[in-house]
Amino acid sequence: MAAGDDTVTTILSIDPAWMHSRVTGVNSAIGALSCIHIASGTLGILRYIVRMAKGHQDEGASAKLTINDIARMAGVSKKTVSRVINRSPLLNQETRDKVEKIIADTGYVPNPQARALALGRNFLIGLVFDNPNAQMVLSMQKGILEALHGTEFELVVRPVDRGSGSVMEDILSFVTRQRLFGVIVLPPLSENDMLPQLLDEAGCRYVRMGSALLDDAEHMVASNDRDAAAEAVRHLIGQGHHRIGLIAGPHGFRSAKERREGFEMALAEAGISLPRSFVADGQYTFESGIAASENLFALSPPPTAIFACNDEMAAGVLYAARLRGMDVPEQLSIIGFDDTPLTTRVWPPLTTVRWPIAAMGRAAALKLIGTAIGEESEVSEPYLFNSILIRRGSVAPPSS
Amino acid sequence: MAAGDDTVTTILSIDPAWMHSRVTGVNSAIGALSCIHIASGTLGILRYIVRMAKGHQDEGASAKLTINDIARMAGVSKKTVSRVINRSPLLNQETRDKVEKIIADTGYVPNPQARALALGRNFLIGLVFDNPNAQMVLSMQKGILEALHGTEFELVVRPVDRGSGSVMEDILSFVTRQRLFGVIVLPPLSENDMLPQLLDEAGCRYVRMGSALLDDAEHMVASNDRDAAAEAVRHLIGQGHHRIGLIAGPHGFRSAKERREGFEMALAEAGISLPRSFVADGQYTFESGIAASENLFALSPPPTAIFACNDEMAAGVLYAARLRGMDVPEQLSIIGFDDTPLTTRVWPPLTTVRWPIAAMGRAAALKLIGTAIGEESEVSEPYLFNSILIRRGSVAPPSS
DNA sequence: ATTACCCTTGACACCGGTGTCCAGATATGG
DNA sequence: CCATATCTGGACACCGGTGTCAAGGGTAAT
Repeated sequence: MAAGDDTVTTILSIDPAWMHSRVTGVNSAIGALSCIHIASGTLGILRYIVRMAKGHQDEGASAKLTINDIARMAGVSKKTVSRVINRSPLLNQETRDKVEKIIADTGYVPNPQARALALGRNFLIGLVFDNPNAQMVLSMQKGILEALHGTEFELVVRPVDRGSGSVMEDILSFVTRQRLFGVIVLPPLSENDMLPQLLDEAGCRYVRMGSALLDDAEHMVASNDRDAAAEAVRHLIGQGHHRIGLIAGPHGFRSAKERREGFEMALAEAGISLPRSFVADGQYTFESGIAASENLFALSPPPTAIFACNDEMAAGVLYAARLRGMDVPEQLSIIGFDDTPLTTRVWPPLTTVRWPIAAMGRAAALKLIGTAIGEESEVSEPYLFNSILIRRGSVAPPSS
Repeated sequence: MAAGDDTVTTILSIDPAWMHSRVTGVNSAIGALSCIHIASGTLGILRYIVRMAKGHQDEGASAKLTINDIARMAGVSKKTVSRVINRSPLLNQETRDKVEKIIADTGYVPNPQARALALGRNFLIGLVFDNPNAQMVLSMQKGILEALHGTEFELVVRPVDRGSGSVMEDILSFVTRQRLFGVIVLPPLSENDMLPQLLDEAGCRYVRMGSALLDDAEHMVASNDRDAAAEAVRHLIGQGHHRIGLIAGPHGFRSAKERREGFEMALAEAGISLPRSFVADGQYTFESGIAASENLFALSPPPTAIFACNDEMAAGVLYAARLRGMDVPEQLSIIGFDDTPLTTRVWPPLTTVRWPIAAMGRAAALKLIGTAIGEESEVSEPYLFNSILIRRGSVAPPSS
């Protein structure tokens, strides 16, 4: 054996009964090890033996160490190893160190499935959404995954079909079947009032994302869409616009409601009346933005500025304006909402409202796992996030 | 009790020992049920009792039925229930029907964690990627989830940091820790040659996505980027262009290599020489597209058409052209690659190459789970997908 | 010195499924 | 009518962890 003899110092005892209780190479090898007093610097030999044992496996791999192996090697019971793993306070420091060393040396990792079964709960976090906005979903995912990185949690994504009548049943079965640790629900699904009760009953932690405070701080991470929209419209007013059109979002979306209310709020503040005809319905899609803006352009006099409730529709406005030969921002100012990458890919780049999607995703994840692990840090994650106006090139004072 | 007496016909026997072996309400209730002969039309009462039992739970919910409960109710052993669940052939049809009815009536669902532990394998599919292209990742996810819908599989997403030196270790630990059923790996990570061996050793099924056939049909789903790029360039040549610039993708991306080779192939076919200066390096980003096109515009004579290796860069070309006051497509034709939503949001809409991302994701997922469940349908999923040229408004004959 | 108590650790059952192996029932042949 | 082959279904161990409870050893108090 290549390893120097400083690695193994003393053979204390051998447990023959156990030696014969297993037949696979890996366990025998580790069994022998369990009787060896481990001196410092044994890391090499441990790794070596473990690797050799693995090599003997017929399956070719995944000959994972179990808690029993670690217990044998440390000369303690599996429960003690379990205590080390779970940072139980009632444990001698000396014992803890010894076991931790073995764990570190062998690279042992507890089997998540076994833990899940014993605990009745998984280390999986579900991301549930019915959102048509890919960009938003992905940013959210990114934020959540950032927060989960380095933890034992994994993210399971679960889109649901809002069309099917059994959305709630789907979610419920997902949550209970997989014994999820918790779920993060994205809008517009998250705006459903039945959700809290349903998830509570299922005994599932949850955090809802949204554009307004629909729930308490423990279960909600929200942006303040109303104020943000108002801020955007105030910017238009500040530039001198007073004929401002709105392209609203689809009915049933809370964000659409909030943004519209912010729009109306800002106009009311400035004492600007809003003719019904200045509000066009949109569906948060590029095409609906085009269609809606056609309606606004047809007015006489037409608006000098348009606030679209999301960027896709704002891009539609821009597209429609170009088709009509209107110069943006000279003849028409446009503001969008969301700050998607699209805003900088079009010409002129769109002034828009940025809400911190990824940061909110991160906060949601931390909120969820914080309720379990980091309870000590009482610095609760914020739950209301502010948006900011990003000024680009699509707003200018009215030409007249 | 509201239910009519047709629901319960005969009380056969009671097992008092068992009755006292459990204390929770749900189990007691079901215990009592186990002694009742179930007549047709008992669905209602079963649901009722189960619901009542659930209500008695202190936890408020998740008082799940276990295989033991079903076994009691059916008057068979748990192993028999297990056989029913797993469609074991060595089982009497009569017994099977009886158990299946109970399962259907109670809505029993086996605990995935317990199965995972016993089987040593999870019903989870991992999606591993290091891709900066959000749109692509999401489309892929969509396709995969479509294929997984209705199955017992769930999707676990796992982005890895290509920057960190331990990418392979990360993947390996992810795969072995979670005992994943299999993984789908997205480019450019999927192009790594070490991957197959690594995953094989880990005993993990895998399917790689890519832009060329890097692996056998069982482990690969690929698009044919080279031919698609050539086709796009042929379109430009067919329009009369012969001074065609290329904005290449980043080194190390197989797709960049394939697309470039397709570009060169088409030019060579047509006998068009390619000056080195007509090839500009890009990074697949909007900004790099702008920068690269500036280099091409500075040539004299400049190219009359540009093939950008993805849509982001093509949009950059368009942006740069506008800044220079060049008309597209009159003074410059542009073709992109990927057919992202961006292509229709800009003006003019970009001619581009569409590859069936979602369909490929679906195929990858089916390939993965097909190796286990649907082996009988020998109609293997296709593994090489063709792309098509989408003609929009950014290509026209050269002006001169 | 003896009892009381606390701290540390271990034995054992359990989570909810699956694999193995064998017993009992049924069908078939002599 | 009995012996043997075949089919069904059950008992039991096991997967790899965790919770419960009690035993063992050490120290402090009487």
